[in-house]
Amino acid sequence: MAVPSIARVLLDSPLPQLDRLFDYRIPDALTQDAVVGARVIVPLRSAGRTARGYVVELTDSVDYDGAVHDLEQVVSAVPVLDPEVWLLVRRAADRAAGTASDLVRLAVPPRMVRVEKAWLANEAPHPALPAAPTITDFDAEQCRTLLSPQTPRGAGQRAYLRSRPRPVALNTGEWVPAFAQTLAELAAATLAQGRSAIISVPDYRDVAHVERAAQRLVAGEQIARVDAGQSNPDRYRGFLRCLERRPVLVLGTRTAVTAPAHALGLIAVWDDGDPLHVEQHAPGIHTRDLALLRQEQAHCALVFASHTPTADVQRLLELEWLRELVPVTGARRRITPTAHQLGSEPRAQRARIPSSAWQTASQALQRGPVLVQVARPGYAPRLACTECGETARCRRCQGPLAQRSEGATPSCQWCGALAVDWRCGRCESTRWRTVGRGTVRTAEELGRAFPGARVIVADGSNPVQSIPRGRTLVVATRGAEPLVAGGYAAVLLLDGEQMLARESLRVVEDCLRWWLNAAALAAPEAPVLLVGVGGAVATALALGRPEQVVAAELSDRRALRFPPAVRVAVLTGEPDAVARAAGSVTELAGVDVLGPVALDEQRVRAILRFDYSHGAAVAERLRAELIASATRRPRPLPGRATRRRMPLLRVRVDDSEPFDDPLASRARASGGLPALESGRIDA
DNA sequence: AAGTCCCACGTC
DNA sequence: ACGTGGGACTTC
Repeated sequence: MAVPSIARVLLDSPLPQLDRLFDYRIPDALTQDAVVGARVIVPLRSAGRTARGYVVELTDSVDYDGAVHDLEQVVSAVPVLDPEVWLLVRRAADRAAGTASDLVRLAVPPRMVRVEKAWLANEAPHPALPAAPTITDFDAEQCRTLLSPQTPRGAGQRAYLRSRPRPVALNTGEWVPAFAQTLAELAAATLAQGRSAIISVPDYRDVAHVERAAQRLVAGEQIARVDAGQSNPDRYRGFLRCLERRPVLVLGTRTAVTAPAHALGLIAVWDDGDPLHVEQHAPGIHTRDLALLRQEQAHCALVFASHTPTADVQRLLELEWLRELVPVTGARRRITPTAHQLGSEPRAQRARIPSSAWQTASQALQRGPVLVQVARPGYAPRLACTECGETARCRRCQGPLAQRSEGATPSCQWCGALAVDWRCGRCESTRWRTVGRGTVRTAEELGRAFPGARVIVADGSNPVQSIPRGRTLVVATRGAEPLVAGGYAAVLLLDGEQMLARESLRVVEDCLRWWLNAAALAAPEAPVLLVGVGGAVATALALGRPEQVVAAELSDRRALRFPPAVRVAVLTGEPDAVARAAGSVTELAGVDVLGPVALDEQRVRAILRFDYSHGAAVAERLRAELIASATRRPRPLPGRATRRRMPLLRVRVDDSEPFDDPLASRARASGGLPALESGRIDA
């Protein structure tokens, strides 16, 4: 094949029935530019209509009976859809019964013409590769095995890395969490071998930490940042930098794992339990799964790092798909469970902090700042009827009411309406009381209890970057705790009971993450107290062995056939379509169906559970059903006004939302939750 | 998605 | 016999 005459093109369309390759003849004028990966415009179906797409393959033979049309235009000869990335998105889409173009849209940023022209014109200097750094906290031999291209496929190439739970000082004098230093060192060691590294973290604060640590090891020009906070031109610039045929450190949030890094040597994912690692757009793929798929095809090193494994990682450890790497020293941090005060100490009662914790806090304040973690932001996060104890709800939308400040009129957390003449929905009483304390109220109380100490509130709506020296108490919601140089002198974890009471499949994992991530901000010998939590969880934390809890969780989920012991697919939509789709897979062994149950007047939901070994077969059948339901004309509704076209069938693979709090998921479905509740800070 | 084809049903 | 309006079907 001297000059390939046919381009096989992936169309940029979300329609499942168009999710395959289309053949187009390459006109002579376009042979130069029509390279694999190029953006193209092609005619589709009838004269004049065109679609955008990407050249995925060049060939000479046509695998199609009908008339083959010509490529209309090559938008740009820059090969933006890298073959390795194409393979990754194709496999990921197949696994999730999704459309490849949905994933391509996330992996390939929109074209910015000026940025692209500047990039094509610019001959960037090639800085020397970095020297291989020593990996500070881990065994040198294990790290060498992990990163060596000579390591036999699989063995020792994939690791779960337990991060040291403490902040560390860089030689620049800046402080970062230990994980940031470790991942930056592993990445620099990979670049030193002439290979690229990808580091994917949940949010921009983590990006900033890793970047700080990486900048002292790797030339800035060798770092490409990829995160949602970037402008489109910046994003495209970073993306084009990845396309260059020389090693790069890709650092970013979840999309980093699909970057077209040249000669990939390492993929590292920090804190895979953080919900921000789940893609918001269809088909809702988890960074962890993309990383696992990509590792398999690139045969590179793979690292999941956190303070304790998720159930998913625990499963991979038990399968010996991952090998555990533990820091040489200081791997464990003990968390001291502290019972609620039963006695009659009025101040402690009011502030829900036992006297031993008060003492710990006041002593620690002499040495440095103290961190107090609470469950909720604001003043009074929940109100209840004084008579019957029922949670106070909005008369309009049934959302929970909260009080913003002392003496304020309660307002709805969902729709924001002021509840001026509230009346209990159950007993008609008009008297309510506050339940629980948010950051603001906790801060007020602590300010009174520790005169002379400065009290700072850090939560989703009030992010805090740095805190002043001196006697400082930081009251923060989980995930919003600021890092402090040298670490906190003490950490108090409040509201643990309340956090554990949330009805969600992953409560225990989430709580461990919240507590351990906060504990990791403490100075090495500083006390960390967990108030009001007992039982096996508290015992394991006291021993510094949270992974025991995770192992128990996983074995429970095996017994119950819950994820990640099995995989799930959530089918929602029109009853016939859901029934048909469910029926198409139930004949497979090892597949069972929960439901369907009614969601509203028009839609039902069914949950399919299946073993990992049946994943491919289930996804294939579900995809066939999606195509069938998309091709079928939507039934004309008898009612007039409802002109809303909703898909007959929606499939979400590995989505555990239906196992979570029914109230929260109902609110999410109706778009009722305020913006405050999205994002990392679990408000 | 959005044309095109096709058949059913309506009218003269 | 001729028009037209809504489905079904297809996309290289």
